[in-house]
Amino acid sequence: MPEASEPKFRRRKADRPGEIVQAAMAVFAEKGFAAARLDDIARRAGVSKGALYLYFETKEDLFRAVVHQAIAPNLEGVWRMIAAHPGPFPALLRALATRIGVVLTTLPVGGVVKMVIGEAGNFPELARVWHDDLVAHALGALTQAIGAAQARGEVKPGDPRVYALQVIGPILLSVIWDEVFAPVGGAPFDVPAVARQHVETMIAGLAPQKARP
Amino acid sequence: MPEASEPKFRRRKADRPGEIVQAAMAVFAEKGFAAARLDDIARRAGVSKGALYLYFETKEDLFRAVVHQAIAPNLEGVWRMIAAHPGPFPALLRALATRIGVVLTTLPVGGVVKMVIGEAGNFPELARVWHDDLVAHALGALTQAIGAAQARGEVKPGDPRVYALQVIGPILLSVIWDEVFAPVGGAPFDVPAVARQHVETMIAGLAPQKARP
Amino acid sequence: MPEASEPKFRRRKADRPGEIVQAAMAVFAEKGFAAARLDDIARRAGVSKGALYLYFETKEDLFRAVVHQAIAPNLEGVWRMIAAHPGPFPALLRALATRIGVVLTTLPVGGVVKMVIGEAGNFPELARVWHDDLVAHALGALTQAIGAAQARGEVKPGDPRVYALQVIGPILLSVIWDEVFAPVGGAPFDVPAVARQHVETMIAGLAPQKARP
Amino acid sequence: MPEASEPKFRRRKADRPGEIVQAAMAVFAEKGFAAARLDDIARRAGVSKGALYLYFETKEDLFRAVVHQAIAPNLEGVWRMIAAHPGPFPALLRALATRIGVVLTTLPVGGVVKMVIGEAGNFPELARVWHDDLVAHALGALTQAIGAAQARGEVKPGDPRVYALQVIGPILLSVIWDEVFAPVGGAPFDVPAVARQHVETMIAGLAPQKARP
DNA sequence: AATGAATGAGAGTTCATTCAT
DNA sequence: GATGAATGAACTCTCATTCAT
Repeated sequence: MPEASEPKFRRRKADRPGEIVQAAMAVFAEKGFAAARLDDIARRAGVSKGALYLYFETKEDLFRAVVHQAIAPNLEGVWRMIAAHPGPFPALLRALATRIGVVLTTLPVGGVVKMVIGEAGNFPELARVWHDDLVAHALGALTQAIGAAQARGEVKPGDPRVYALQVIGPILLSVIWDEVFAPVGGAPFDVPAVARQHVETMIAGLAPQKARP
Repeated sequence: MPEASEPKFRRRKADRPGEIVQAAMAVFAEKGFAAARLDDIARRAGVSKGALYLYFETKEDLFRAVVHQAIAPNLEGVWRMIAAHPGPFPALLRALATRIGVVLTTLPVGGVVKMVIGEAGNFPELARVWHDDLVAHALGALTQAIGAAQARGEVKPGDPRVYALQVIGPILLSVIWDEVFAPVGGAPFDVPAVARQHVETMIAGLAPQKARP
Repeated sequence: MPEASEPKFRRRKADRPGEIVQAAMAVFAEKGFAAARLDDIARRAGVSKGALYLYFETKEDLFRAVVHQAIAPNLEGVWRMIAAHPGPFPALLRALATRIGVVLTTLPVGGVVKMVIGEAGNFPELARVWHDDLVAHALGALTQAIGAAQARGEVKPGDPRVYALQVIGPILLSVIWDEVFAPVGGAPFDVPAVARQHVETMIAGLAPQKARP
Repeated sequence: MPEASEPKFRRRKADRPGEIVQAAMAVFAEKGFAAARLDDIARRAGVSKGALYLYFETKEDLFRAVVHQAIAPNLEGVWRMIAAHPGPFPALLRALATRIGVVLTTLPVGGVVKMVIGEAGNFPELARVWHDDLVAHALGALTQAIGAAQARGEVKPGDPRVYALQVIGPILLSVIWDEVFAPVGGAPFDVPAVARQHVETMIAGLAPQKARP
């Protein structure tokens, strides 16, 4: 599409790599790494298969780019919020529940989780990226927040890292459930509702023991 | 194995199909369905590739056999225990935590979970088997137990199916974590410890509100 | 089945090889050489696959045996009849038409023809057997009979070998048609009726020209 | 082809699918459907095995293309000529004999016939294509022409469809003979000569009975 | 003599990657 | 830069043949 009237120094296509990464995320999320076909990604990005190799050396390289460019930024917001949250512990958890609802509309979280879990074994390199760049940070931030709340006496004793896992687990599981079983007839979960109910349960469960006369 | 000259054919009276299913479970758990190569399964089972087809029609058929013969029996025990448990709710949860520790030593649960999640989208047929034959039953049993406890006033109001998910989520997530991130340097979780702490948290969190003067 | 009471010097099974050859003919006729599976032949013969190798070295060897033992004897009768026929030419052709009807009930002629034609290119060795041992003889006998009839003034001039081919062609083609196209909805031919009509046509067509004033 | 260094990829502007179909026809004609290896077809077409799948979905699809693109057009001419022929019946048959001679130089008829006959049983789908798209038409056209000739009193009574078969049978058989037995030492037939002699025989044999005083 | 479980070479098919254009 | 036709290695599955029993 040679647009004659355009000045020469302007790019014809603003962000080819970015478009490819978006398309790739969608396909990886849907099929997983191994089953994703570069043909599909190229078609969805509106480029030729060969064009992919102008920007990415291999399929794995493209996958890495998806993780770094399309997923990481969206998730970083979450744990930065956690780290920055000033207020009392229950408020943090409730804010977290809300925030997660937002992320769910931005990202195909289910697909992403599926692809992380499903392909971790076959591509340890990728699992490392996930862990080091994203997940460890997120869990660490929440762990620290819980530790701080314990120090303030807002949360009862116990391993804070495990508590962090307890907070996240059911929400993540409901996302996975919807992704895996809803398409084959499983009754789906309303993820935000799960998040809300779970957060309240955790707030109650983590409250320090009242002195019981 | 003091044999003179490595016989080309070894015929063991032992349960060939069973051995193949075990080998297949291991490889599927490690690689996922798509990435698992029949060659690997055969080698691990100590037979030739062709021999697999004496017992299983296709790769998918073999996968089904793994689910039905190697996995289902181990899990059925869990939800049968749940359904049969007579006692008060906290005791049930604590028993569940214990039981799960047992299953974890019997089955490569992490790998199994990985393969369910990772391949569900590409093989809906298999996801259906998982849901209908195993997971729905387990979740249903726990949901019912929680509902009953609510009726007895032992558990506070709320969606019992979501509560069931909340009980399971963190435990499952810790298993997944160990599977996915431990091999690449992530600090592992002690799954039974997670189960114990989480169960206590849930017992506290689900307890009916005390009358507050 | 060790029949204890039988005298030792009697064979338990009278004619294993013969039974195998019969089964093989049926399967080869149905599927052709390449598509015929030894498994099917063994099953139909009521023996194990391994047993085939006690009597025949290879699949090709078994095929050869089918040609020699099951097919050749049945066809020899035909051309021996031709050679021996004393009477006038029309009577010979009419007798031939009748005889062919008999062979059709004895042998899966369609299947046999199919397998000769279909596999000749891939197994020249077998084509040679067919030609040398069977077909050349049959065509030769008919050619000679026609030549003799020409000498007696009963048949008009022309290449007698071609005349022989003309006699056989339509009958064979009707057999082939029924084999190939009847199963997929083609209107079948009544082979004996074809033979009768064709023989009459040939008798008329081969009659010497009447003196035309 | 004086090329410097054998380029790995050759891109010819020429009609790749057409070349592949031609190569496939040759190999199918020589080996039959089942025994034809895609490797051979690819090699003969000068492409890689994978390239076949750029144009044809499966081996069977490729076979269909051979029938429709390479064979059908050549044969359609024949029966269209039959249907269009205006003149008296003997002239039609003589024209037919001539036309067949032409087709024989265009198409590997023998190989084609071999592959139809040999594989019909195993691939009914293909037999159906043959029957519906080609053979039934041809036989039908000839049948109709003969029926019309009977109505005009040029051909004696009798089943016209069988007469049509009688016309074709020997010619086809001579082709088959040359294909099957000539390579192993059988004396070949001169197909056009067979056609000429047979046509004359049929003209005489089908002539209405003269009033015999 | 007879079995049938087991083998292993080779088939059709798929797809990440390459390269002439 | 961009294309997409072409490659070739790897996969699942088949089956004639073998051999411990």
